[in-house]
Amino acid sequence: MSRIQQKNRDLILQGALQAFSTHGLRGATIDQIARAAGLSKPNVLYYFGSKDEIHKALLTTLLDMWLAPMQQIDPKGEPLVEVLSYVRAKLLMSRDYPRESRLFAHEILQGAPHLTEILGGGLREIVDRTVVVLERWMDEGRLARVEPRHLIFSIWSMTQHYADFETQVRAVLGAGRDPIDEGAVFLDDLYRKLLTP
Amino acid sequence: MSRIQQKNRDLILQGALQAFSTHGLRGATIDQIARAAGLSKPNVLYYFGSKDEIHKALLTTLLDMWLAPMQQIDPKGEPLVEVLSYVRAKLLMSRDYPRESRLFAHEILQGAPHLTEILGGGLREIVDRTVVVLERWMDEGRLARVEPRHLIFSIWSMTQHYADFETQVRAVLGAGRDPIDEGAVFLDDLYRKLLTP
DNA sequence: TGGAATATTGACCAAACGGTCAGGATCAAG
DNA sequence: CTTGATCCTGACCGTTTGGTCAATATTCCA
Repeated sequence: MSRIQQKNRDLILQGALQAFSTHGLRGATIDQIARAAGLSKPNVLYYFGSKDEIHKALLTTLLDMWLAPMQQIDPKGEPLVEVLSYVRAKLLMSRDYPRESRLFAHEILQGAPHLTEILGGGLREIVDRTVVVLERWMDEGRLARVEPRHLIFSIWSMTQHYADFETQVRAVLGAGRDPIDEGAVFLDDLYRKLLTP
Repeated sequence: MSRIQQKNRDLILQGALQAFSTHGLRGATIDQIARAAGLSKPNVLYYFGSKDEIHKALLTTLLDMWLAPMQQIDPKGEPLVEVLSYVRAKLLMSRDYPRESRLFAHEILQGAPHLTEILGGGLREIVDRTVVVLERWMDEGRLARVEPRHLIFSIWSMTQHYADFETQVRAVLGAGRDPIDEGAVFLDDLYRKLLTP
């Protein structure tokens, strides 16, 4: 792939992230993507054949990065530390990559038409592996016993909430407060109390 | 308002709920709404002047019902029972009204363009009133001290997660399990541990 | 029952949208 | 510098969409 290709594909994906994360797949237009990327509409379609193709490429590109924190849970580590680190990592992703969070939120809200194979396949395996680790820790009495998959849901929902529902969070908290800083303290406390044996 | 008006406005709002909750404001079409309502497109526009008007009417109609559970927290009740009842009520709304949940999720994801006045106004007041009650309970030592607004966020995010991300939840849990039944147990445990003084 | 008010629709319009294409501009290698 | 490959664009096309309107059907009530 040439230098120009590299650069423009990247610009397009950046623009698409901006557009799709705020308006969703159907709501975003190729024109918006092109404008956000600083390219003309036909030029965007020169690199990606269709809007769906852009969307698919974007999801595929970002999925690994999105699931990475969970795979960094160390089965040999101290259970509480590992879980709290994971929570912290997910929370920081809501701060640093809120658009990515909203992109996936849109997709799943609509029934994940472009992610079904991943949701039923890779994601479930990754979760299953983590569940095994969590259950072992619980068996060993090093972590309080809770339903592990719902524990994971709780982490996902609460951390991503700060990105996906940012508008609401800011409206409720008012100006001058840092939602994620406060959230980090709250979540640390919450999971300590929930998971300390 | 005549009987026919009553019936058709209701049919339209029902159809709109179906369409908007799955595709969002821009993604849903008046045709979809009309089809879901069993009416013709011009007839839909006879009752509501535009797609935006339908959307606005729908949000306005549903907002009170959506916020009702929080206002039923009894300041004179037993703190832990009141909070756990609220959690349970919100969770049951995810089971009984998942489309309403997704409708609001779509709206807030896009920055709540049609809800800004409500988010900054009424919602904040309702939350503030609840926060006062929660803080009093904490001052009295009847509830463990946590940041009350983030406590509310956690309830919202975890309960609504079962509706908004249902596809993902089902993909991870697999068939034959009742996500919300299990979630009820998990959340009861979680908030007991978090809030017991 | 007659006629005014209300309800409904097919046909239509303009704008927005996804996508195509022929041809011109630019670049990289010999 | 030449030339072929890559890159880019204005103009265009068919479809979808939000919305209008004149004409028709239905309802309601004096």
